[in-house]
Amino acid sequence: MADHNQRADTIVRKLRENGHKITPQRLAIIKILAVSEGHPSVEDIYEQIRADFPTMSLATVYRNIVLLKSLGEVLELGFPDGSNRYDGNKPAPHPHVICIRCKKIVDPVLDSLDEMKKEVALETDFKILNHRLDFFGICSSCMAGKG
Amino acid sequence: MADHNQRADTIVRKLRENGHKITPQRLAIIKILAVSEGHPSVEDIYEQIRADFPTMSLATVYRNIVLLKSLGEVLELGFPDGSNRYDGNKPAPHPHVICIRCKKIVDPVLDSLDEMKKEVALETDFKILNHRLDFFGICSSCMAGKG
DNA sequence: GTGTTAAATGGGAATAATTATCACTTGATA
DNA sequence: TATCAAGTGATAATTATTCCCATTTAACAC
Repeated sequence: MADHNQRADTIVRKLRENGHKITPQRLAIIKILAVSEGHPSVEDIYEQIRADFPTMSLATVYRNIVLLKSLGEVLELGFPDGSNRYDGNKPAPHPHVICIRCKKIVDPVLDSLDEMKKEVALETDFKILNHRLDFFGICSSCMAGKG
Repeated sequence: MADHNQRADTIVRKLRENGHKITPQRLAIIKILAVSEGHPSVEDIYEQIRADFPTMSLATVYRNIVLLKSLGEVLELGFPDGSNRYDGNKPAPHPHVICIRCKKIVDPVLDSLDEMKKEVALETDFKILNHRLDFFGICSSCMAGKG
């Protein structure tokens, strides 16, 4: 909880530094993203805020996500089916393990990834700026048959 | 070239085995995908075929790609910006290195990936079925300033 | 506090990519 | 060559996202 407030504060500070206003709508979006254990979708964020902020617009959610992405404070997770979900809690690229049944997302620890990045840069002569690594499978509880 | 014909034949055989007809339109799509050095988009395929097959419909391209994906004969490369491109030449998941300037795609050789997959399975207790690994950066020729 | 102003918002229209629909055509088989 | 399920073409429908613009408001100065 304290962590989440801290995370939200970091984002707010970054926005102020870059000359952006802190509106109630914006703050509501940030708070949800800063918690973001569940990797919410735009629709999730929209519905959640609309509950006690009925005039909230979808466009505002989109606009703010674009802004936060551009500041590097939110990571967009694009799925093969075209849907997007967001992580405002850990905005640097990191690997995901995704259950294709229950859609649960786990963040594995993979130390060898940095090594791999260097290997790729060397082999292809690219300057690597970013990456995306996702594993798709079935989690243990779904495999146990409760799905 | 022989390789590409072989690849197209493999796809055709797979289609027949599963009770699908081989239409001229379908064959044209397969031939383009089987070459697919350039990882074509749906639009690319459509335009290319329409040149000497003016009644070709976009819907047909989409339909056939869905079919070939479901048979595991085409790999869909979904990009962060939402665009899709296709590889019918090497349909098993494999890493890509993508230049964000010129959109060139290179396939690096990464032996350590299998190892990583096992590591993830062990750590998360998932049954890993699929994965996606893309590196984004700038290729050497773009870096040399000709972009 | 009040005024000023650029930035942000709301709501709907516009856009883009993909999928669905359906009448018509055709490849495969007998 | 006849049959018919599968495939196609043209277009409508759908979905996700972005654009537009009149109105509102946060931030700052006084």
